[in-house]
This record gives sequence, C-alpha cells and structure tokens, in this order.
Amino acid sequence: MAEMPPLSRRERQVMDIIHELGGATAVQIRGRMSDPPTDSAVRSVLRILVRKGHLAKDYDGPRYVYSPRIPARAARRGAMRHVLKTFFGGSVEGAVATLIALEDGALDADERERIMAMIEEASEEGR
Amino acid sequence: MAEMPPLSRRERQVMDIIHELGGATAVQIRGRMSDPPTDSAVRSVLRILVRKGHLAKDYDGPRYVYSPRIPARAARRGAMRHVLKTFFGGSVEGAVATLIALEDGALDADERERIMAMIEEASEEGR
DNA sequence: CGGGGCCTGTTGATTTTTCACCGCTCGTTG
DNA sequence: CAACGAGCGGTGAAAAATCAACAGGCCCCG
Repeated sequence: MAEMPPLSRRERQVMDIIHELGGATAVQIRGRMSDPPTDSAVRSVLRILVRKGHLAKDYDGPRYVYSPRIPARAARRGAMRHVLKTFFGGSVEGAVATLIALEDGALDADERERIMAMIEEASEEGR
Repeated sequence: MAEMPPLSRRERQVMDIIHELGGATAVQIRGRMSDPPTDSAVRSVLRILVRKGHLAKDYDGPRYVYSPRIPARAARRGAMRHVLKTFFGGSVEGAVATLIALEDGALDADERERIMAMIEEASEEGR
C-alpha cells in the first residue's frame, strides 16, 4: 500500500485518460492516445498499472474495463491540491480566479448561482 | 518550438518545484526533493530542461537561477485546464466545489468576499 | 467448425531516463 | 599564494520504460 514511485510518462497518460472517462477498455484507451503504440503495448502498460495497484480490472461482459483504484473523489482532491500548491502557492482565491477566467469554462447564471451558494455555505458551516 | 513530448518523471518533479518557487537554484531544487539524487544528477536534469526549452537559466550573482520559460500565468492556466478536463469533466462548478472544500485551503471572510466579487464580475462582463 | 475479437503473459530489443564520477573554473579564505 | 569548496557541465554506463512480436486461451457468431 505504500506510496509507489510516481508514474512514468505513459502510465500517467493512461491514468489520465481513465480518470477522464471514469473507466475504459484497452481499445478505448488506445483510441484516445495521440501517438498510439501497438495494442499490445497499451495492454502492457495497463497490466503494469494493475500490478502496481493503480487500476482495477473489472470484467464487464465481453471485455475488461479498467478503472482507478482510488475513489474519484480522492483523485480529484489530490489533483486539485497539487496544482493549488504548485501553481497557486496554496491560494484558493487565485485558483478560483484562474478557473473562472478559463475561456472554455464559461459559466452560466445557474452555475454561478450554485457556486456562490457553495461558497456561502462552506464559509458558514466550516469555521 | 513544437510541443515537446511530455516530461519524464524527474523532469516533472523538477519543473513542479521550480514552478512552486517561481525560480530556483540547483541546490534549492535538490533540497526540495524527497529522494535527492546527486547534485550533479540534478544539474543534468536541469541542463536537459534548459536544452528542451522549458527552463531559462539566468546568471544571478554567484549562481544560476532556473525559471520557467512559460509565463506563470500560462502555466497556471494550463495546469488548471488540465485537471479541469481530466478530473472534473470540464465542470468549473465541480472544480470550485472541490477547491473550497479542501481542508487546507480554508478561506477567511476576506477571501470569500473577493472570490464572490470575482465571480460576479466575471459573469457580468464576459457574457 | 472456423474466423475474429479480445484478452493474457513473455521475451528481447531499443530508446529514455537517471545518475554519479570526473575535471574544470572561480572566489574566498587561511 | 595555495588550498578549498561551491558551482558547473560533459560523459558514459546502469536502470527503467517502452514497445512489438509471438504464442496461446476464450467466447461468440456466422
């Protein structure tokens, strides 16, 4: 269970794809790669990730579906915490600023409302 | 100038440290590593990163200071965009939710105010 | 029954990555 | 001045990662 050495390039690439999709088959994953190696190569990486305990392999009908062993919630938090620390010096404010200014993430009125609500709530209850 | 293949493990680790510090010397960087290799090993990675164009090397007094070639703003946005896409399916809302719920990122009243203001503003002016 | 698709695991070759030794240059200090 | 140590970088070898090919094993469908 110890914290394994960080992932290699390919490994990370694959993990990212799987995280994005929630779960995926070998073929799906390969399809998402920009510079797809052989099918067998992809499977090799997959096998390694399973062995290292990063992926779970569930038998879904005719094929296997690989999914992160770490609960999505934890993965999300970890990833976010990392960029928060690395790129924003831990400033939630800065992070949110960048987030909402991300052109491709334009938020509509509804979304804005909900976010506002969340913040209210968070600061009320917390401390 | 083309987008180079993603960084290796060590390379990423070093880049992260430098991003976090804004700029750093070889010794500083090594100091921040959990499993520090030789000083010369660190310098090797640094040299590679410079050659690849990811780092700039500025002569500051008695030693060199390495800093990201990419402007901080762009790096931040890139990183954020990546986790947004990979872990939140592009949902700014979800990302903000995780962000403000990050225990170590407790925001005080002031911060909250400012964030609220930012959001208001963003949705007003933009679209 | 014979493909074809999906999967597994191994092997070995090739490329990358990682690393430490070594030698050089300074500036400082004894 | 000479010795020392910090800082730097080149080189080449050890280690890891990447990958393709191969050999089979299932299962489903025509």
